[in-house]
Amino acid sequence: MPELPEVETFRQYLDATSLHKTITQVEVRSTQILRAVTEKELQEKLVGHRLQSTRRHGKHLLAEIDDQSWLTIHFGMTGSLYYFKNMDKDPPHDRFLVTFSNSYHLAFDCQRKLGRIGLTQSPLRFIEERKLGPDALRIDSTTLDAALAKRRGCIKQTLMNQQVVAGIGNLYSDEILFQSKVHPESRVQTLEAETRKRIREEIHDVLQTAVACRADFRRFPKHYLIHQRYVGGRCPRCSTELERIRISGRTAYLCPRDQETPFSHLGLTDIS
DNA sequence: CGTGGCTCCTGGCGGC
DNA sequence: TGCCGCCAGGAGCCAC
Repeated sequence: MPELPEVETFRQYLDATSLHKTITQVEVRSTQILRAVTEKELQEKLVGHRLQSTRRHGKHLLAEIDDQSWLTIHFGMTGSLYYFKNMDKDPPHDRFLVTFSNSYHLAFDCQRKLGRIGLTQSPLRFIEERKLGPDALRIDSTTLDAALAKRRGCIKQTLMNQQVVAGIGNLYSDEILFQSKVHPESRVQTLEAETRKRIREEIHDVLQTAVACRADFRRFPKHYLIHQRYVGGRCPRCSTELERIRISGRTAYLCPRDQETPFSHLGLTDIS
């Protein structure tokens, strides 16, 4: 699940619960979720120290440790954070558990173990090492245009490429393209300047709206695709039955009437 | 270098 | 009811 809005919500949650408290214990319950770090290294860095601030870049959450280094959290498809006092509230797939001096715990729950916990010296260094593009909420149209100019392939995949722009996954790419009225298989090279501008604006609007809703789909505007994103769902604008297609292994939902490709009337979807 | 396919994981669900 | 294959909102790696 976690794309930019979810991760931003986790960041705010971590801010509200876990800053400025001395860490007394660190437990790795599944070593598969460690990225280039050992349990011992995490314990040495964290125990006796405090988290003092947070940052987010794309789908990555970074927490500053009061010794000049940073804890990095990536949520994979099923990662989540829980702050609680009694261990009977420990979530079912707790992979990484931090205990504070007030005897509360912060758990990284991750059913599918695709999330990752690591350490880095600075956010900038982390972003450079991972070759992440600009954060999707902060990217400007000039930068996005320049990034798109270098790309071939279809727009949905490009928006989901974290090196082009960081933070957009499968769900929000569908929503952004639906709101932009652009077919997900549209070739990036064929998009006109005005269309690219519209996409840039929808990236910002959709993600900003989702953050404001704390990524709770039930609170999203009625005209959002998310509410109808299932087999048999209908377009919130024109009631046409939504189409479900696969784009390089990922499921995409779209309105075949609102999101036509420029050449779809000829039966062509690939003109590159 | 860019792109598409495979793979890592676990668990829920529909079909037989 | 039980079993099996498929699918899920991510992304690293590898072959072309």
